[in-house]
Amino acid sequence: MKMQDGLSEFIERQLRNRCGLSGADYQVLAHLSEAPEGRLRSFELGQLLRWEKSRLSQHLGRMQNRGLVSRERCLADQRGAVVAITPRGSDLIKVAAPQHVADVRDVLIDHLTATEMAMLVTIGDKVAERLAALEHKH
Amino acid sequence: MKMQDGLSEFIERQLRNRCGLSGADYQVLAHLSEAPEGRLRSFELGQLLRWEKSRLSQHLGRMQNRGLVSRERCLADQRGAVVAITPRGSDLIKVAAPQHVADVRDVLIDHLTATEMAMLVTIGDKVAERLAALEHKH
DNA sequence: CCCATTTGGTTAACGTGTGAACCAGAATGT
DNA sequence: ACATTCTGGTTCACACGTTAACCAAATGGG
Repeated sequence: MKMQDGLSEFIERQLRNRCGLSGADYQVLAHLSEAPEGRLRSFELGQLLRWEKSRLSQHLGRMQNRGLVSRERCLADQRGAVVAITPRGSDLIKVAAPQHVADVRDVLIDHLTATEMAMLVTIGDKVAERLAALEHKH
Repeated sequence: MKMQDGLSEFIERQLRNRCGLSGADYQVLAHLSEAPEGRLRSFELGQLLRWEKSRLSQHLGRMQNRGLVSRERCLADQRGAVVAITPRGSDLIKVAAPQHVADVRDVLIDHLTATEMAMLVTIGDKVAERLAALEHKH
């Protein structure tokens, strides 16, 4: 627990100081920039991020105000919204991503042996599996 | 990252549903219940939790309103405050703690081999060390 | 002793996450 | 076709964390 608290605190601070992005912002931009044409239906993005829909809605509103994303009504489904990354958002994530990756290497990956890395993945998978089983049981 | 998100989400939900406690509440009560006479100076509690002082102040205010802790002025240092666990808080943590421990076992510890467990601790220590080094560099 | 600094703590403003209520548009069943 | 239900999204009220400003009591060097 302490390890993870420390890790995300560090990572988020770097992101914030260097690019003015929160971890949440980063994830949104990352998913959008990987999507075809940099656009996604709101609910698709929500599923990728595993976020509450109200959270997504509010966060996108703020990101829109900052000019990082834009929203249009969906043609095929009149109630739906399409979220698109803006040029500004696109530029930002292109700068942020490599630094972010470097940070993760620097603080975590580079200090672990191959065995430790592999073990960590195994553990993560096991836990994910267990959590999925519990969630499925409702 | 996903593992840890999933873990704390699960743990917090259990705590909340069964006892009406947040993870933060739990930690406060846990530290207080382990302190002599169930009382601590505010800043001591803050150091144990590694919390911002404003966060602590506000959280204690809410917990006080819910009758989980009480606050008195400190005799030795006139500006200081002493936080004490109330009988109600004490009862709650006594119920919550064993369930909490059981949850952690159920979702994490029981599914790992001894080797995996040991490795996880090693990794945690390495990361903590690295983070401390970075923080020290300011 | 006195002024400057430090320490312990609270408060205010803001950004953010959660759950519930709500609304419009789509899908479904009879 | 029409009423019901489901889905995609927004909005509201509230809990929470952070930063900065602030205050009072303690400390410490001259």
